[in-house]
Amino acid sequence: MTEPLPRDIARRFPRAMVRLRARLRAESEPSDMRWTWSQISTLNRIAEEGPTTVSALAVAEHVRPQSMAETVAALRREGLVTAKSDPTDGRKSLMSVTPAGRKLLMNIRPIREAWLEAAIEQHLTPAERRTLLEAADLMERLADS
Amino acid sequence: MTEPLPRDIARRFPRAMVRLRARLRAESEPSDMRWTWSQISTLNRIAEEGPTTVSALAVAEHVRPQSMAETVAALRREGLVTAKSDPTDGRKSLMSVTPAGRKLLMNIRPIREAWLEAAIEQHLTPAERRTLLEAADLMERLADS
DNA sequence: CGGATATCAGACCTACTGACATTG
DNA sequence: CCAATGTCAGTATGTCTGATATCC
Repeated sequence: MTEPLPRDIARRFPRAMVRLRARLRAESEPSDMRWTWSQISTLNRIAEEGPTTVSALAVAEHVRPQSMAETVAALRREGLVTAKSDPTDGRKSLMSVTPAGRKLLMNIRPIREAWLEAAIEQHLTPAERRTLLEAADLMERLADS
Repeated sequence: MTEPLPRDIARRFPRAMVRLRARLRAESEPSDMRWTWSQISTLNRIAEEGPTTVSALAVAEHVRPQSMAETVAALRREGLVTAKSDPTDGRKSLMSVTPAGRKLLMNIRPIREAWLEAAIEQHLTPAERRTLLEAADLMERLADS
């Protein structure tokens, strides 16, 4: 195989994301909408990085603080995340995952993820599955580069 | 390498998409917003599949006809797509790409794509680039499965 | 006072659902 | 009359920008 040009990848990859994302949305049902991917990604981030602030989360997830505040507010309303004041800095409010939040991260499998899992099971070879998993790593690396 | 479980991929891949998508959005500027990815993906689809209807596009892109109608309306407002009545079926309105639309598809490279291209260039090895390009194919295959 | 953090208010984008007119 | 196509209206979500209060 010849070496693919970064330009070609940059053109085709977003299109693939648009289409897979649309299909995932189409396969979801209103009940799945209880947790959005932004929420799950953020919950994962809080779980990984320990008590942290909305501002730090906003930087990590590449959104504005106001946007992240809304995502975190939803997680708090659902009891997945708790906040406590930073004793050393009165401006900061430190977010932590609650036991309910950890349990959710362990058990979550909404319908659209189940659909994706089934699609992978049915349509991809083991080699192709490895490719997809490696690509997930590369995507996160690019996102944080 | 052991065989990755579809379930693990189904968990991690959406998270990678959320994060890369957010970074791409963060790297875009208002001027890029002239064309959304949904519009470009749809324009590509019309170019590939020749004159076609809004309903058929909606099925292909996995969105509701009303949503696709709005996307196509934007493309028509910008002169990238033209509509003509189907002479054999008065209900149908057939969409085609205009010369301006084809020119755009040839030349488009908004800032966020340029950012992605540069990030791939700087941070990924040739083997990793191949992985990403293969993943794009797999993602489209899953989307249409 | 300047910088960082958080929050409130308003806007927009893109998807959705529901209702309806037109055509086959 | 029913199915398919397209359009209009209203809603929800997640993002944005701008303005403001609080704390270091």
